[in-house]
Amino acid sequence: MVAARRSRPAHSSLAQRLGVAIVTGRHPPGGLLPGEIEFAESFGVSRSVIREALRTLAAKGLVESRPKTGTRVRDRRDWNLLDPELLGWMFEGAPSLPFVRSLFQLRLIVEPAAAEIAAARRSARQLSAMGHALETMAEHGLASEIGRAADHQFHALILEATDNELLVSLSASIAAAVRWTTFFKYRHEKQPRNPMPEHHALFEAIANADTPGARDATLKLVHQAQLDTEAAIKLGERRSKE
Amino acid sequence: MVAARRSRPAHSSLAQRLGVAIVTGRHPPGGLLPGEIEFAESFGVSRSVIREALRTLAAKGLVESRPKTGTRVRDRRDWNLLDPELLGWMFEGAPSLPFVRSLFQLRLIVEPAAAEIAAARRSARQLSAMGHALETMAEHGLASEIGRAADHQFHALILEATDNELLVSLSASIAAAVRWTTFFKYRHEKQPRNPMPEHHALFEAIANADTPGARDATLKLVHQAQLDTEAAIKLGERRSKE
DNA sequence: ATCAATTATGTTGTCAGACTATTTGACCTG
DNA sequence: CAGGTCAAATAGTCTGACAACATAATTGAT
Repeated sequence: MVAARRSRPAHSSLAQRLGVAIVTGRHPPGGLLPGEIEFAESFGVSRSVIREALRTLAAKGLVESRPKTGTRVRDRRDWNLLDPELLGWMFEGAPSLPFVRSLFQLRLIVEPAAAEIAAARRSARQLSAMGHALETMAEHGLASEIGRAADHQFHALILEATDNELLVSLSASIAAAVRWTTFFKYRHEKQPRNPMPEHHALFEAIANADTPGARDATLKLVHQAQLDTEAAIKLGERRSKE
Repeated sequence: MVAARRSRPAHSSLAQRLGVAIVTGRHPPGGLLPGEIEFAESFGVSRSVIREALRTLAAKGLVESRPKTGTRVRDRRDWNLLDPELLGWMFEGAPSLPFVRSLFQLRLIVEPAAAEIAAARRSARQLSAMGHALETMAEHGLASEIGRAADHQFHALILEATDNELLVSLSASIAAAVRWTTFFKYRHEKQPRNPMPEHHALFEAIANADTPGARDATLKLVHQAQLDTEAAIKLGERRSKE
């Protein structure tokens, strides 16, 4: 028996397995999945479980089912790439460098603009919460779970201060991916650069309602994260070739 | 009567009904949904149908099911607002002005930046396709279905030219909402301003690889769309009060 | 009396099998 | 050759039962 995951419903873990299998390239787009009965038997589950898993995938744009035809993997451009779960599945495999570049390009577009808005609109309470998160982050460092949580908290607070729920939602999607890149960075490389100076600069700019400063600080911050992450990825690829 | 779609599966239309009911505020966040058996009977369907519909909603972050507790509507910040279907459901009701503002703020952040990238990277083939779409758009106008399709095509081509699949996915999500705002504009107002001059300016900038020009043209274009849309919304609200 | 362990209880989760509806493709028929 | 008809395959739906789980109530020990 395979160490039974901490009691996640079968349809949920199956959805994840199938989702990962699809985004990593097995079951290529346009391809047909096995029929439900056969598929269910191959996983040792009932048809209902398979069907509910497929509903989950269909909701994310990964597959499409029709009578007589079967269930087909949809074209990649129909996928809901900004779905947090889906984004997480992408990083279960080894994400391609182009994809990581796309991700950071999006961050470089969205986050500086968001910081600019946040600098103009943040409330006093939000500001103090940011300060607190920053202290926690400085104290524990990004190598610890607590430090990373504080980092996310800090960035989440900035997005929240924009008072734009679509920006918040977008950031939540990206956060899942960023979490992975951070983990990846610290896994393949000894201590990277200290990120605190940039964070403090960003915080200062937001505190002073300095919108160009906030944009600039975020730009630098994300750009540095990109450099570190890409270096780590290339290092990882080189190692895995041996 | 809206000409009953050609027999969508019951679980699919139910998911839409429930999704709309949730995003429009019935079934408030934190609230508990009826039990599956009771719920199924109230809709005259079997439990499997309800369950599959709920899996669809759960995949979009709208609800969360646990044994004994029941199925609960998740907090609004957990919703996957960038999901195209979900965005469509938001516009089934009357979207609030703040939400529309959030949408345009996001557009004002993403689309100018995307146009800038597209101006630098577009291929000759993509450029000619844009030109063709623009001609079709000019010929038919935004009041016709063909014209609107050409408009979307034009903007989709720009996003595609960025060669960033996350940007493309984001645009696909936004497009559903934009489609509604366009429809709304032309429903409540006689012919608004002619949007072609801005479109041509944008096209010219992309053709000349003029990145600042492309950014600027897009900025103006989206901004004008925002003004027109908000005017139409306010007009609609005033009318509905009578 | 307080807290921990234990036992109820209600809800989602899973299973099995049968039947229906829809779509596609082949096969007739004109 | 065109058109309609028929057959087959698959997802879609239904039913009813039982299992697993999380919460609440209850009991027991200290």
